[in-house]
Amino acid sequence: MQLSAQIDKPLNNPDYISGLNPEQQRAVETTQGPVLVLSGAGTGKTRVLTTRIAHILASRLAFPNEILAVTFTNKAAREMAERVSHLLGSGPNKNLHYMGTFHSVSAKILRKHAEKIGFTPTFTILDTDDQIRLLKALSEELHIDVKYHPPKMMLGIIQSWKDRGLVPEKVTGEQANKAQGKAILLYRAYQQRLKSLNALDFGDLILHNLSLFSGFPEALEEYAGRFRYILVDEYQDTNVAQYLWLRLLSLGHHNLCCVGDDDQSIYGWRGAEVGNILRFEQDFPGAAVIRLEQNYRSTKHILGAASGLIAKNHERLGKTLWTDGEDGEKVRIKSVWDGDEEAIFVGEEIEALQRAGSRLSDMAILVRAGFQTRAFEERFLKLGISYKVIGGLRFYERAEIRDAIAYLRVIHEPNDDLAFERIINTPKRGIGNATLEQMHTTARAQNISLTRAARMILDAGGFKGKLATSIHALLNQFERWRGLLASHPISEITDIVIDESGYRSMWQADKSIEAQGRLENLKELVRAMGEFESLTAFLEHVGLITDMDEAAQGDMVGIMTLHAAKGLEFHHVFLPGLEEGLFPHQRALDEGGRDSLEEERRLAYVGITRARQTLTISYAANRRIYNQWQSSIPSRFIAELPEAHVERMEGGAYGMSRAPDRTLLQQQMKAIMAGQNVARPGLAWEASQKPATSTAPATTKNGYSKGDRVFHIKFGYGTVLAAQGTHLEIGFDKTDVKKVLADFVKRA
DNA sequence: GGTGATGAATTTTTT
DNA sequence: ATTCATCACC
Repeated sequence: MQLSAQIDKPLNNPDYISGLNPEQQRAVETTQGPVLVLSGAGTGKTRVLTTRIAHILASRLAFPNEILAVTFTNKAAREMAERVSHLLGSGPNKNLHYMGTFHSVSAKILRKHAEKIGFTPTFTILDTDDQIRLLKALSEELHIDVKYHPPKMMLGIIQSWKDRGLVPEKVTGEQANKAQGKAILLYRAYQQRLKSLNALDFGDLILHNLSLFSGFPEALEEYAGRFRYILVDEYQDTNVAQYLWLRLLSLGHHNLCCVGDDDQSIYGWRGAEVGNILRFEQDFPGAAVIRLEQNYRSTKHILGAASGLIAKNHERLGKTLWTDGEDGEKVRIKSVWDGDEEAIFVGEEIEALQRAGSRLSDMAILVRAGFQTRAFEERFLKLGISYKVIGGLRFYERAEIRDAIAYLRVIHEPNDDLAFERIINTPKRGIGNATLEQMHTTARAQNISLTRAARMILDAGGFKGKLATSIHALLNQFERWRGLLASHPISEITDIVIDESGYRSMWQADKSIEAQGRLENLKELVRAMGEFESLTAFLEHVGLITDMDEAAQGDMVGIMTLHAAKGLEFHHVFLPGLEEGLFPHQRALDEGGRDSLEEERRLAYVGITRARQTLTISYAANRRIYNQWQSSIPSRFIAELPEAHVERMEGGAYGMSRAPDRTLLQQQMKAIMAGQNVARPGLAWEASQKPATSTAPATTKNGYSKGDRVFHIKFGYGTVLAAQGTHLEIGFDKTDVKKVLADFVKRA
């Protein structure tokens, strides 16, 4: 077949293998049996995976379509495909049919066998929004009070079951009592409804694969027999269902190679099971375990800081990263007054780096939570620094795009009630709740879709006057559009639909500021659809796309969450917001106990190890949350960084030591004004803080003692009541007793 | 059935 | 602060 055409390299010691270090070579050449590659940050994990695939192909151990290679993001899958092709010196290999994300590969398998599990191959994949709306509707039907049991929370419970491979029948015991037994009721109804909608959610993709394999052994045999080699990226992020799936598929040839790093497991909240990687040797007897510990990315100081931090975690497989590289600069730590000043500081640093010859695309700002990006965006707009927020609001999540897609979904799958309901009265057609309810009643009674119910009522004369005309027109339009599918490209059809449905005019008539942008987005959608051959292909793409995939184009600073940054690297990394309550996040502190604190620490580790040359950490004394000022103390993670690898920057909380007096004055005024608005100066974070310990970071000047009079920008004048290292307890004249850092007060 | 006003909740991370 | 949902009234 195509195999021979791909081999243009000598088989003995091909040059793509000789460039690897000994461990990497072993990971590539140990092709038979289970293999776990523990691959620390920056140790060439992707290189190993791609070379291994190339090696398998070049050695004629398997045909491309006999290799299953799964990742978590489309981007990782794409990169893998590109690098394999490059290694083999061939063009894009179209025969690696089973290289993709867990979701896309399992969707592909399900499309082929949909009928076996009660679906048709045109099934739609729901997004979170659809799921919530569906659960809300079901809650009402089942008389479950959404005030007590918010659909969002119920979805969380259901998803956690799916992540563990539990179909409704398997939810028993304690689990079945979750949310007073309401969750399991809802789960059953939800799965049933999904089937009648011919729809699946994310979790179902794997879950139904499991049902398929257990109910139809011949289906399992087909794939387990086909996949001679299975490769898994980011194994530490797999959940139980995915683990079971891999286990089944590897039954045939037992050649399962998982690459991962327990220290980078940051998706526990999504059902990822670190246990999968910790237990690999027991799960797959005779497994070879290979450690990749030579780091090719970061300087010694950065690596030292990262290693020191992660060493505080328990339950690790344990790796010792090392590098031949330069010492580099120490990790810099800066304290600032508030989020705005942090943005000013980072902006200046970026401009300085730029002057020194660095490109913006070599820099990144990694934040813990999405809201932190705003301050940077505002500042960068002012300074004219081009930036790109990665993974922010996604294109396909915008209302106008979802509406347009809903039209397409109804055309594609008339049973898609969720899509139908979304657009039946958008634009306004005079079809309100009462009419919709009427359709629902009929649909439920006859066990048919809303579209068919609407047609049925219409034919029976159940709608009157204007209402009848408008429903009749809409249903006929759908028929017409459906008829165009065979003859017209989908981008053209979309254009027609947006036009004829009146959806475009709706926004044209809207004179609000964002309407123009929405029209632009619709145009963009039509343009983007040009790339897809069929509506099915496009809808599948939309269902499984993630915008992590779009990398920054051109010379821009990337601003992104730490989760979005995994797998990336930058010369210069900024890690702002290292404060207790934000990072580690309060929720993790409150809810998850030690495990989730350790996950936060791993997240910090991921952040630090993204940096190649410089890393700059900052923390603010005050931050505005829900429009309320909260004072905060530095993250415990800062104290956990080995002193030998860090350097504290000049100018503490008052910062801007170079700034003219006027600026300082303005800052103080701004802060005081803000302080006046504080109704109940927030203690939410402070209340949960542990008393200061000896691990408190060193600071520039302290040496305050009891009885000293001090001035604090926000809280005004006060008296020191107690001093523990750098942490002061101050009785403020205007408010009450607070704990603050010595950095943040001046002698009065 | 549509519209505007009032009140509540929101911000951790995403395939 | 902003967005979302619900409710009363047109």
